[in-house]
Order: sequence, then structure tokens, then C-alpha cells
Amino acid sequence: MTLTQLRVFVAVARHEHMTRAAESLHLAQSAASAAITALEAEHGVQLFDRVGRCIRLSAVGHAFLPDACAVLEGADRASAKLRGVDRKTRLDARETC
Amino acid sequence: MTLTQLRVFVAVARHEHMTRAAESLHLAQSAASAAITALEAEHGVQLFDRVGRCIRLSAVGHAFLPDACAVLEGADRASAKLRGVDRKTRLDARETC
DNA sequence: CGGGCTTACGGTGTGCGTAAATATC
DNA sequence: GATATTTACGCACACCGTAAGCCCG
Repeated sequence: MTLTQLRVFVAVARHEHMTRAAESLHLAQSAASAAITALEAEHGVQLFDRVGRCIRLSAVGHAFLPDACAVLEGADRASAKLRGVDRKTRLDARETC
Repeated sequence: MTLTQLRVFVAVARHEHMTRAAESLHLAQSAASAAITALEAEHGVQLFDRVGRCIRLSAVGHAFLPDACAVLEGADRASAKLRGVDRKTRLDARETC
């Protein structure tokens, strides 16, 4: 499982539309489809119900969405903090090894 | 930033020893070193102070460690939940699209 | 037919391991 | 000289985009 796969999953879940989700991530549809397929295969789970042209969250996918969002938010927050804390503690690097 | 890089970071931070950290992750030292370098370069930050053969967390790295752990725990928890919830809701897949 | 997801396919990039170089004790 | 990290290098795998295939309105 990668952060990229989670991002794709959340985007598709929100848009309920693979093409739009892919566009919102500046990705080709095939890449988004592959990411979802890989995520599903890795866990042996079906995240979406493909009924006709309609692609909607399955029960499992619905249960997973909040967790995926939480992980992504945590990662983004950590990344931002890492950049932000940079300048603050840059001159504080006195170490006693 | 990838989950793999975070895993390497946490392992090195815990072991304070690149070789042991790499072994604990079943990786070559070079791979671990590259992961840390990439993580540092991506954020323009120095996570570790390399003084002699001693490699220890810098101030920035110390501040980042809890966040990295939180992200990893969240990801692992989400992954485990996804596997665990599988059997429970597998037969509940009746959808009305 | 038309829109939408999937599969096939080729290219590029990234990550990994082996091995050599560098540095410290 | 031994131990530990970094750098160099080559390879394999994975990701992405283009394009064709398939299915449902």
C-alpha cells in the first residue's frame, strides 16, 4: 500500500467517477484504474462496486474511506511541519555526540 | 515522501545505526542511506547529524519522529482493518445503483 | 454510436543490491 | 586495519501514458 494509491482511492470515492478523479490528480484513467486494482488485490478486497457505468463505494470501501483520509492528512501534515520547522530550528543544530 | 522512506527513517532513528536499521528492514545499507538522503533532499532538511561513525537524530529529525510514527501506525492500522473487515462484510454487498 | 472502465503494450524512471571509495577510531 | 557510511554502477521492477478492447445506456 502506498500513499499514491490512497490518494487515488479517496479521489475516486469522492468523485464517484474514475475519469474525473484521474483528471483531478493529473493522471490517466488507466493509471487510476491500476492503482485501485492494485490496492484491492493487495488486500483481497473489493473497494468499489462496478455496476454498469456507475462506480460506487462498496461497503468495505465506505468503511475504509475515513481511515485513508486520516492517513493522508497525517502524511501531509507531517510533511508540511517538516518544511515549516526547518527554518525555525536550523540554527539550533548544536549537538553533543 | 513515501511510507517506505518513513519506515527507514524510524528504523534508523530507533537504532541510531544505519547498518542495523537496514538489516531490521531486510535492506542493504545503500538502500537505507538513499532513502534517508531522498527524504532529506525532498524537504530541504537534515534529519540526522553524521558526526564521525555516529549517526544521531538532529533537532529537526527529533521533532519529526513522532509524526512519522503516527503516519506509519495509521497506515498499518488502516491496512489491517481493511483485511479484517473483509470477511465481515463480504456477504453484505447488496447494492442499489 | 457514445461515454466510461479495463486491458495490452512500450518507455521511462526509480529502487535495490553488489562493489568500490571515503572516513573515523 | 577494522568498522561504518556514502557513492558508483548495473539491473530489474513498477509506474505512467497511449491506444485498443469491451460493456453498458
